[in-house]
Amino acid sequence: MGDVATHKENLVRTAMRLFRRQGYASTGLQQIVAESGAPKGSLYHYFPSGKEALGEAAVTLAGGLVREMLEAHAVKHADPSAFLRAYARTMAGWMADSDFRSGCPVATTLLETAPASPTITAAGAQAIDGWIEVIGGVFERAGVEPREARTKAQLVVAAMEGALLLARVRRSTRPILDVAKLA
Amino acid sequence: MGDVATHKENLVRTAMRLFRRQGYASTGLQQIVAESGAPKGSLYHYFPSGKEALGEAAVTLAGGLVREMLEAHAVKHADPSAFLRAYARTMAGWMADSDFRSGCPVATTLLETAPASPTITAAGAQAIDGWIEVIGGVFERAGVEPREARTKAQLVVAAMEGALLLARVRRSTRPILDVAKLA
DNA sequence: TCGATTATGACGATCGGTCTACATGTGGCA
DNA sequence: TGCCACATGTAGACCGATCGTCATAATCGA
Repeated sequence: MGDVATHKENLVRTAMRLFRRQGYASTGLQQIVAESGAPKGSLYHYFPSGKEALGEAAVTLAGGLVREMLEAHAVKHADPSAFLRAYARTMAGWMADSDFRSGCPVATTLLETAPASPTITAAGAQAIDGWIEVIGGVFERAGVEPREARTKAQLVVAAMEGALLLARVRRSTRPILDVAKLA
Repeated sequence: MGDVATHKENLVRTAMRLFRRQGYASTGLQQIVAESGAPKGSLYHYFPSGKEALGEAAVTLAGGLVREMLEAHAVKHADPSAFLRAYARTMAGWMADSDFRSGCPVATTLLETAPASPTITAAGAQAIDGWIEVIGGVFERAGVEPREARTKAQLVVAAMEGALLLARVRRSTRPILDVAKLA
């Protein structure tokens, strides 16, 4: 038998990477299986509901990675302005590293599946809520009222998602870095 | 012979509508042809380069429609804050009318094709630049310095695009309406 | 050793975008 | 006017890829 954890994990990681670059619908299961190195037939063993389950897992994984990044910046920067700058710099770095070809894996997949796929939509909503929670926490600790902190955090997330699109189209990190001016 | 203008136009309008709801890759040419009422074989007559040309035309059409809407609001509202509220209300109305299933047709298509398809990417960049020009103009006429006006306008566009995604996931117009707070 | 569970490669029905071969209508020439 | 060459418009068939299922093989527990 193959190594379950490795095969399953490779499948999800590869799916996340490809969805991010090519989109959800444009990425074939065949390509995911091939690039992950997992055996072809095993995909439906680990993910009985097929592509949708894979998409859900990829969104959840990506959401967690972004959240961890946000939390790391949050403990380092108490000042919202400094926090946003660090956040923006990180995202800009990811974008430049991919040569402006890979956006946010959560947004890319969600735009294509929400609300048609309830499970992916739910996974995406949970991921985004997590980000808003972390960002809102930074604002709150800086003295912003809880309700307004949450609204501002939501605005930051929206602006960042949009900025990632603009950055890809323009091949420039400028839109991403400008999000930091929201503080 | 069929009515060229009508068939070609119907093709593009239908493509725009379907790309917006289902995404670019998920929408088949067959469905576009069927729902547009145009004859099946005529698609490659009007669009020799196939789906990509159709996507480019759809993006350009959608970009123009949004720009017209923005210009209509711009002549009515000199105050940036009032302008943004009107803009946000219109977008929120579109989103609610579609039962939270259709986002921005430009963003949806662009996220899936940029920068893989140069022609669609270019069409999208031009559309977005047009919006920024109009929004920036409102800020400028309110006394904001040209450079900063453009940056702010870009931020508004990014925030709106992101808000459209959040609205779909949450089934709520709140994220869209909150964009007006950027003034 | 044997049964049960896990894992897998091959297969098939369907649909994808694209192209080629054929109607249809139009204008020039005798 | 009668006929033909041409551009325009159209339908169907093409090949490849799609996702999902199946019968079979490998491994584990008793």
